[in-house]
Amino acid sequence: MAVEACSTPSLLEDSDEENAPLVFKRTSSSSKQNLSNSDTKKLSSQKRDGQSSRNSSDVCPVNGQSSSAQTGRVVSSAKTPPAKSPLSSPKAANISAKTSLITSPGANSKPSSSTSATVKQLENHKNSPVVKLPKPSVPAAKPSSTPVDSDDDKPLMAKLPSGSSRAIVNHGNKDGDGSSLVQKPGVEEDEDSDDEKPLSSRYSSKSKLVESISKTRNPGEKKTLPAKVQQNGSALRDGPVGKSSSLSNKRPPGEVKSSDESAVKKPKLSGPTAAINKKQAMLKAEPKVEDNDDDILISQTAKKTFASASKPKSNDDDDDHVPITQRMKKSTTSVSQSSSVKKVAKVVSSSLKKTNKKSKKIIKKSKYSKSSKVPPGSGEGQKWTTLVHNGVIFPPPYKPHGVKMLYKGQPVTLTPEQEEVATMFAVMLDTDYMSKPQFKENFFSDWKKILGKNHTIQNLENCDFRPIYEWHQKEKEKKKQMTTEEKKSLKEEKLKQEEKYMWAIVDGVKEKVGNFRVEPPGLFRGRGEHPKMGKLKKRIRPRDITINIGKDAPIPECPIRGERWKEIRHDNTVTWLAFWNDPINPKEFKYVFLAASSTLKGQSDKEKYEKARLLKDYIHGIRTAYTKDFASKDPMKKQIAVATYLIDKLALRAGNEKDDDEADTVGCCTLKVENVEPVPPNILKFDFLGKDSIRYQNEVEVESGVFKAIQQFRSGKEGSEDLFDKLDTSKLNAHLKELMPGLTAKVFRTYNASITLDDMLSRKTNGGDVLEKVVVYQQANKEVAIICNHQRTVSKTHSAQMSRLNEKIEELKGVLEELKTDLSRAKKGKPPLKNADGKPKRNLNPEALERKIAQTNAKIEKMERDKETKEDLKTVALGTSKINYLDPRITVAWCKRHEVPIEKIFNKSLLAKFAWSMDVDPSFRF
DNA sequence: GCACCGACTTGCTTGTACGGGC
DNA sequence: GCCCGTACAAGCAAGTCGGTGC
Repeated sequence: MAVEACSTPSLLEDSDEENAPLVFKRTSSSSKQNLSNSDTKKLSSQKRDGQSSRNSSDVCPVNGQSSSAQTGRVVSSAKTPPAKSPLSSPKAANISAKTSLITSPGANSKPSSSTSATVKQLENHKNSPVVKLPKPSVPAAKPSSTPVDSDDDKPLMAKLPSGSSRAIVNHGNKDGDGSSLVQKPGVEEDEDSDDEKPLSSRYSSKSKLVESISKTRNPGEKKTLPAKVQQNGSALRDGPVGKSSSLSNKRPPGEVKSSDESAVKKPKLSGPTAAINKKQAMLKAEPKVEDNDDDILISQTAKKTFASASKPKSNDDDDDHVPITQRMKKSTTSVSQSSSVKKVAKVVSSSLKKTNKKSKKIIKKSKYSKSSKVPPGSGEGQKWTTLVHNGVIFPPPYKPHGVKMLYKGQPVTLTPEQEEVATMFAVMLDTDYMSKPQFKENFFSDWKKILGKNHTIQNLENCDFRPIYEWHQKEKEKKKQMTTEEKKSLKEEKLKQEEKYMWAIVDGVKEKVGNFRVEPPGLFRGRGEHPKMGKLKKRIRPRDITINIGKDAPIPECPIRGERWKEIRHDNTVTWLAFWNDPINPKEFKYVFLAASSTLKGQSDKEKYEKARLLKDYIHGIRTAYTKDFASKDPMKKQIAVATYLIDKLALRAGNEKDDDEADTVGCCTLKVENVEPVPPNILKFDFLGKDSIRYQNEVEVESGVFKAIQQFRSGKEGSEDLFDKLDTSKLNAHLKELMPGLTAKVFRTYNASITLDDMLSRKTNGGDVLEKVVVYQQANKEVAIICNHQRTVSKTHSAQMSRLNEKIEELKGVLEELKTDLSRAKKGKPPLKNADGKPKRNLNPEALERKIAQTNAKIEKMERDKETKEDLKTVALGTSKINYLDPRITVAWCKRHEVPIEKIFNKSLLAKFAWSMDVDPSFRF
């Protein structure tokens, strides 16, 4: 049923609900109501308008809700907990989704632009290069949930056989000393053979990390790990702040404006329709039928369009692409697997039941619940119908401490404003930024503006900030020394203050807000050699902030007396609740969004993974197409082909152009000649700074066509010139969209990460207890992290930890020697020698001593393994891929199949973020 | 076709809570 | 109870990419 009304303006008093964000999620049943992503796509064209008409009549009108609607009660829905029984739900979801579609009011009432655009897109699609591909990428109606390992379903990187050339030899090395070892190529393969190899094997054989991990079971082999390197020689520039935003021409603060009137946000004529067109196009181009919970109805048009371009591929064909051994394995395991699936689902669901129970309990208490309205974002670019929130919370005003810094050895009195900025600098005395001249220069330049022209302080060199630094250290220590009770009460107090800002009510559903705290003033900590590092991030005030809220929702009270918001908007085509201009780069914005666990974010996440999954059906054709174009006479085509190859194979980012006032980093399209060195016969050495100035260092054997092309792209150019001079991200993405609707460069990263996880989990999970299975998962996770070059800095205590481990191992080895001596004496009937203190030891019999020796040996082995793992992982960040690239349904389904409690893999935050994936069928494969 | 804007996702670092070992 | 290590969450910087206007 529809939500009768939206929540009260003074929302969110239920303190007992605060710590249980999960219960507010749209869960199994509501996600069914929301439709699985593919359902959503499938239904999009029919649904959208029907939904909007429903919105306008039955529920709260779009942008026109009555006040009563917003102040009324939120009706409980049949929302079920996230971790609902997995076996029954998916089908039910489809049924309910389809049913709701059928019953929802009708046909597209606004066909003209969107339909024609769709048709156009499909026509384009028809004419796209894919059509001409000799090889099909689209299996005829292959059920994706079937665990059949078609090779095209695997990441290209993983396709290289052990010892073949496609190795990632080395990743970023933060220490800069990572010696690159080239994996010796095996026999060079043609592109087809490449396509037909198990993808993940490429990495597993190459990745040192994975090698080393597997070595934990084969001690003795050597491995190293990638590390980050701090480098970069970008010009130090403090470029002019960008053009003032058009926002500067906005109406005065506090003025209320509807989205239509917004001066900044132009009426999004193209937005909504484009969104629909995109979805419709995707829908129509959907080349396959799936039989899992994410069933997709195939548009016959699209099938024809795409299939005509592709050689029909039967299921047998798929199997032909699978090594015989794997096929045999498949057939022998399928029976046991299917029987185990039921059992597993039961077990896992019981592990999930805990969460369910809790959720249900809270749901019962909650007055907020899921509505049965159409999902947000399913309207014409519309993301929500009603939105209520309390705005943002500001950091407390600065409290002067009065500690005097020294200038030329003399104490200096500063005004509170001057002192505040001095303190920002002083507290950073023990950071690496102090060794960066750019940081200090920028800081001083901004501080000087506050000090004034004629201030005593004229240069930074004569400043001594240590008194303030020491004061700060003492404050930190005091805080540390507080009793648990004191800490607890402070925390509670803070929570009390922040409580009302923590939640928003979106379409009647209580959702967590992500970053409701306004960023405090400070010094900009740009990464790498950022030209603006050290600049002052001024304090943000209400007059800087634009609030976005439902038309009939009460406008949040400005928390600072006497001030008012810059602007109030009612734009339901966006998801942000507030924004302000970035003080460092005023043409950019800082947004306040809902939390990752919110329905809106979850839905968008799901769409992302569905798009990546769709790529699986196109990847063969795309690879065939770009391989063909390595030799194209059209330079642009050739560059696109090579760039796509690198993005696909090395999971490189697209690489947008950057301004001079940003750190000098690159991605694929912005690679410079000096970043790629060809080493005959066909090795490419990559060395560049990528996102966040993380170094990407790698040596890869590439196909000869790529190698020759790169040589050609480099010829006659300086090191600092663009490798791909005919290319930028928009051209590349425009081309990719011709190959698959909605395809962009970043989809390859998601695809390759997820397919690698799926493939590795399926290949490497061979029984064992839960702990062993978790290790398999972590290995797969690590492999993906390496593919994506996710790094972290070595912890400050790493070497101390390693030394400690070494000491313990040595100690245990000493114990072992003693035990051996005792054993030998015991066997001769002699008593043990005295211990180190000269005291006599217990006289044990030989059997007991042998047991002790075995135990000690096991301890030593475990510590050695821990040591190796710690060393291996010191620069690898595992979290990023889990949060952003790995389709959670792979994980959830694997957990269900293998009786692994999901909590072993996902922490509380991830469980909340991925609530939408919890009812996936155990047979789900990416 | 390009520069710019706007909205979002991705990704590393940091601070802190928590739990185990001594 | 303290110390240490780990895991987690928060914070915010830095990407991607679609859209718009000229």
